[in-house]
Parts: sequence; structure tokens; C-alpha cells
Amino acid sequence: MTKPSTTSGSAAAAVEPTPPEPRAARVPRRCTISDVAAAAGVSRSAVSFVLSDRPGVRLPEATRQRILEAAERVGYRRNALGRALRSGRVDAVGIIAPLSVMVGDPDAPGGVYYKDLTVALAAAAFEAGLNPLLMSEEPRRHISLADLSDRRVDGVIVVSKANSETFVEEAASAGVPCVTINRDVGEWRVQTDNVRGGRLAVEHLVGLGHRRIAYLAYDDPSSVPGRQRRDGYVAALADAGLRPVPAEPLHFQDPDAVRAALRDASGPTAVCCFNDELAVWLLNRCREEGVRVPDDLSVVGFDNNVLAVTARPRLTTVRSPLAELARTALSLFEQQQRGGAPPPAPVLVEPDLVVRDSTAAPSSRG
Amino acid sequence: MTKPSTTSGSAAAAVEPTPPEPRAARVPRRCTISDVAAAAGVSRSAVSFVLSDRPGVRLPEATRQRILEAAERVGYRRNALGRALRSGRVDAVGIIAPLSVMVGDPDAPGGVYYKDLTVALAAAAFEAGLNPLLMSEEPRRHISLADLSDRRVDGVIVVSKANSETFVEEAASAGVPCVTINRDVGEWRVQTDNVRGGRLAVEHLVGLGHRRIAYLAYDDPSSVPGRQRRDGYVAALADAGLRPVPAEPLHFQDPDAVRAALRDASGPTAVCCFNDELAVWLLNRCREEGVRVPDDLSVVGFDNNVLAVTARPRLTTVRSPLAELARTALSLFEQQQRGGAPPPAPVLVEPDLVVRDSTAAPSSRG
DNA sequence: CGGTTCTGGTAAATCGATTCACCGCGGGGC
DNA sequence: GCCCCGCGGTGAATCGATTTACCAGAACCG
Repeated sequence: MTKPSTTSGSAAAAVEPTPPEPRAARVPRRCTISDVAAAAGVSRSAVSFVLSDRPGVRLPEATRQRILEAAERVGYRRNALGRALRSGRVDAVGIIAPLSVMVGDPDAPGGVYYKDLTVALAAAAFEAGLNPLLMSEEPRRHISLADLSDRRVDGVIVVSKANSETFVEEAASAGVPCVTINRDVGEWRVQTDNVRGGRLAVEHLVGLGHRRIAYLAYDDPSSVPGRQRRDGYVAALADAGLRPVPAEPLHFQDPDAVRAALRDASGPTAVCCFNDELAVWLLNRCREEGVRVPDDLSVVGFDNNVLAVTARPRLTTVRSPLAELARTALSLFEQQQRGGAPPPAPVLVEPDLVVRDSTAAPSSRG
Repeated sequence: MTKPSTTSGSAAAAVEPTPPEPRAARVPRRCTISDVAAAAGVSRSAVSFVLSDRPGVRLPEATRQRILEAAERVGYRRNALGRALRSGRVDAVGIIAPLSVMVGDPDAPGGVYYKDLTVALAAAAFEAGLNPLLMSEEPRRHISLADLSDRRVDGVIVVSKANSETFVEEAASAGVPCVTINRDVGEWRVQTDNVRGGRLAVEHLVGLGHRRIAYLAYDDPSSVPGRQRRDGYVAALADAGLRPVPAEPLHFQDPDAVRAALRDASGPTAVCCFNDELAVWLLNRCREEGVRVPDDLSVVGFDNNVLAVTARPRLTTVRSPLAELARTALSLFEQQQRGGAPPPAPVLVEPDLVVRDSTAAPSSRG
């Protein structure tokens, strides 16, 4: 037993590190930096310098080429773990999202939005050379909040629905960068300019001639985007000399009130919805009530997700630019990593309006 | 310059590893296993044994408790990198998905499916204690296919749309576990039982009394699920003594043919669709043509995603159990990690039928 | 009493890479 | 003549944990 077989001469011994193995092992032992060093006849340090392309390190081009060629020849692949352990960076970012909400009912509120945003974030991170690691907002047995500081990720981006404060605090106390998206928590925040989005919707409707415009939302006072969008809606109405009709927002949780508003001859001629899911929900209520969209009622959504395109009529909606939101979040993340100062206010990403078929000038009930 | 200030005593010196620092550093130095060892008055090995709870290692309960308590006291968090480097496992799995498709147009074909599946997989992995790392099927500048073997992940699960063969080969040659989902590639495969799904749809329609049943798909011969679902459809028709009407599948790419079929009095009274997105697309064509669903035409989807619930009429659809698919994939992954033998055939996950409002007995055109 | 086994651990090697300190030599500035 | 710097690298420490090998003493056995 215990055949050491320590072939770790570690220095420049064999120039050709591929002895004719009996092909027993399908997978050849992975090459380390030492193999490259041996093959190139230089030290491991030199290989490391060349391969990580450190600025300010001077090696003659000939040596550089020799090392690169040796690395190629032996099929060297850098081991991310060794590198990360020493350098202190793993080039990974955690994305904290409401995973269990996202895998629940196909029509869980906000499900589409969270999936779209999470995927956009992952794609942007990948594109930026940062490995996106998905984490659930709910603590689990195996992987818990504590993992924020176990160096598996360089930091986190919080897309969370719940517990955002906890994550921000955890991250701060672990000394780990943390950016929140569309949450009013922490020092590093990026948000859709929801106020502007709300204004865009109202301005469009006012421009079409609407005077009685309602707002439809989830009854969730804790929703920051909810509040912001409504603020924009109210402000734009005020700019046009108008006031909400009805005075209080309609709520998804109170469908009877919504139906009543649809039937009321002096009710709204247009509705701004918190998001596309609600807008489609409203479209379906309209169908049940015999209210024609956009003839009898104009409907504006928010998000511009798949529902806006598949619904009939296709939704006019405020587009929340998820890709840009994601890129901005990553940019903030990198600034924070570099030790920069947090922005004085949340960084805002501008939405725009996508006009489709669910809005028109008021007619029959105008 | 160059103040070394090497405070690396590194051995068991102070029992209390929290000298009254001037609070300059907001973030206290992270505790290592050595700190715990010092605090508990034992060796690092002992701490490692206790903390990783290795089976077959005997330590008296008193010592165990002392170590655990010391770890708690100094706020020890295990460094995932050090552990992974030595033990050879990172407890992470790569999920290779068509990220750029998923972040493209909100109605990109298959977009909803890929997002749902990817998220389901990530959630299942997280739940199982495996960190899900999202990777794009398209090679990128920073992170390439080669990263499969850089030990950032223990293996990969391929949800990819393109290049699946490449990933399977890469993984094999890197000696890395690899499972494919709904792709007929590689030795470790898990798939929805699409043939059964196709049968379920047809059997439901035949049970309602339909005799002329069409199939609507994307014109994509390379789609494995596409072929399988159609096989099930044809087989179930044959069992009922029927044949496809029309004989050849309708294609999304040929909307004129679809319209013609809808107008044809001797055309189909029901349509099986490859997925929910296509079913909704068909619903919208029906609306344009004045064809009432389900009165004039029954429509069955596949997937049971958000579109099936928000569409009107709500879709009768074959539910593809994504959560179970994901769990099965992870189970296969773990078997492969443990060196088990691949299953002789793709592991199949059973779909079921969700009956909603888009199907009914044929009437006017029956 | 000699020898073996069990108890309760420890010391040291190891994983793969990064990085700091430094080396010998020749040349240039003062 | 002295000092310093640049060249082209090298050696060794280090990151934080796991794991193998082994050890001193106690207990047990015949």
C-alpha cells in the first residue's frame, strides 16, 4: 500500500510531459501550471505571469511565446479554484431571487417579471465575464444566507421580493458588494424610473383625449415600484389638470369594485395598470363584462413582457428595459468592488412607451 | 514603502482572536479554521473533522461541543474555495441555456419554456444543495466552453437549444458529469414523455368526439420533442382508427395554410399544438377568422405555462412537469457523479393533461 | 509482562495558483 | 569608485481547508 509515486519533481525535468500512458484513464490527469512550467523550461511564477497577463511585468516576447505554446501543447486549463483562493476573487456574482415564487403556479403574481429580470441579469453577468450564481431569497438547509461570506461569490445582486433588508445587512457585515434592483434598500440601488413610466402611460392616454383615467394595482402598500408608478400617474394627471377616476386605485384583490367601475357609465375610459399581468387580467374582466378594448376602454400595461405581445388586443405598455437595468446593476457592482463611493441616489433607467392595440381615443363612453 | 507588517503568526497564539482593533476596518478579518482551532485549543485537523462531520471519525462529545462553540463564538464561516480546492468538489452545477434567446424579444419562440425550465432547474439545484451557475450556450469572450473543465462547476446540465452535441463531447473529454434535458444527446438524458403527452392530447379530443384532428408545430425537423409529440399524436389517432387531418402538420411558418384549414368546412375540428405559445398564436388566428374556440374548434397546448392560464379561452394543455424534470435531472447528475452507470434509455417524466376551456365536443362543424 | 488494540487526537503534506522578495550581473550617473 | 537600477526571471510563502499517516498513552488480553 501507500505507493507514493510522487512524481512531483516540480522543476524542469521532462520537456515532454505526455508519457505513453496505457489509455486506461479515459480522462488524462488535468494539467497544472507546473506541467506547463516544466514543458516550457521556466518557473511556475513565469507561467503565472504570462497566463494572467499581469500589467507591469516584463518578459521578453520569446519567453512569452514559448510559455503560451507549451500551455497549448499540454492542454492546460486554468483551475478557477486555485486562482480564486489566492487572488481573493472568484469572478462570480450571486443573484438573489424569489426562486420558489418563480417555480410555483404559472400565473403567480410577478412571476413573469422575476423570471425575465433574473434571466436578463444572468445573461448580462455572463456577458461581462462574471459567473451568475442563482440563490433563493428563502434560506435553505444546505445553502444559507451565510454563504454570502463564504467566498463563493464576490458579491450579490438582490432581485428579491422579500427579505431584501436582511440581504443588504448580511452583505454589509460580510464586507461583500451588494446591489439592489427595484428595491429601496441599501446604498447601491438601480431602479426603473417608475415615476417616469407612470407619467408616460398617462401622457399617452391624455394625448388620446382621455379625461377619466383609473389606476389598477395589487393591494400591496410595501411595493416600492407600485408607489412610484402611481406617483407618476398622479403627477401626470395633475399636470393635465385631472384627478384619478376613481379617486382610489382599483385593486386586483377587489374584482367586484373593478367590475363596477367597468359598468359605470361615468367610470374611467382608460386604465393604467401596475404591470402587464394585471393588464391582461383586466382585459379578461373586460371580455366577461362585454367591454370592448380599446373602443370602450383603453388599457396600458407595464413591463412589455410576453403577455403584452400575445394578449389580444396586444397591449400598449411601458417597457421596462431589463437588459439595461441588468447592465447598470453590474456596472454599479463593479464600481462597488473597486471601492468606489455609492451614488447619492438610486440610479434610474429610463422606460419608454410601446404603443400597440389596447389604447385608442375615447369614443362611446367618452 | 513596502511595509511588510506580516502579522502572520499563524499558529495557536492568542486564545481570544479579537484584539481590540481601532474599528478602522469596518469588516473584521474573516476567521479561518486556524482561529477556531486556537479558540478551542485543538488542532486544525480536529476542527475540520468536526465541522465537516466526517463519518468514521471519533471525537468525544465534549471536544466536539467545545469546537462547535468556539466556531460560533469567533463567527467562523467556512471558505468554500479552500474546501473545494482540496476536496475536489465545488458543489456547483452549470446550467447551459440559450440565454441570449431568453433575453431577446418577449415573444421569441420557446422563450417562456426555456425560462421556466432554467428557473426550475436552478431552484431544484439550490434545494438540493448544489449551487446553480448559469452559462450561455453561445461561447463568449470571457467565459468559454473550456470553463467546463476549470473546476468552477462539478458538471453541467444542458438545457441548450443549439450546440448540445458540443457540450456533451466537451464534458466527456473533460471528465465532467453532464445531463441533457429534452435533447437526444449523450448518455445521461432526461426527457418529458412527449409521446405520451401527444397521446394524452389526442385521447382527450377523441373522447370528446372529435374525428378530424390537426397538428400544429414549428417547421423544425431537428426538434426532438417536436418529433416525439407528433409520434404520440399519430399513434393515438391510429389507435382510434383515425388519421391526421390534414395529413401533413400545419406550420407556424405557413400561416396561410393555417387560415385555409380554419376556413375549410371539412377541415379539422380540433388542433393539437406543439406548445402553449403556438396554441395561443392559433387562438389569435381563430379570433381573426371568426372561428370560435371551443365551439367551432378545440385547441390543446403543451407545457402549461403562464400563457395557458392568461389566454382566453384558458388553454386545455398537456402539463410538462418542469419541477420533476429538474429533480430527475439532478438525481441523474448525482448518480453520474458517484460513478454510476448511465440509464439504458432516456429517463422519462410523465406529463398529464390539464383540462380548461379551449376544448369541447365538436358541434357546428362536426 | 509483552503485545495488541483503541482513544483522542496532532503534524505535515497537499490541492493549484498568485505574489512578494530578491538574485546576479552589467551599465549608467555622479 | 560607489551606488542604484533594470533585466529576466526564480524561490518560497501564502490562500484555507482536507486528509493521510502516525503517535502517546490507556486499556485490554492471555
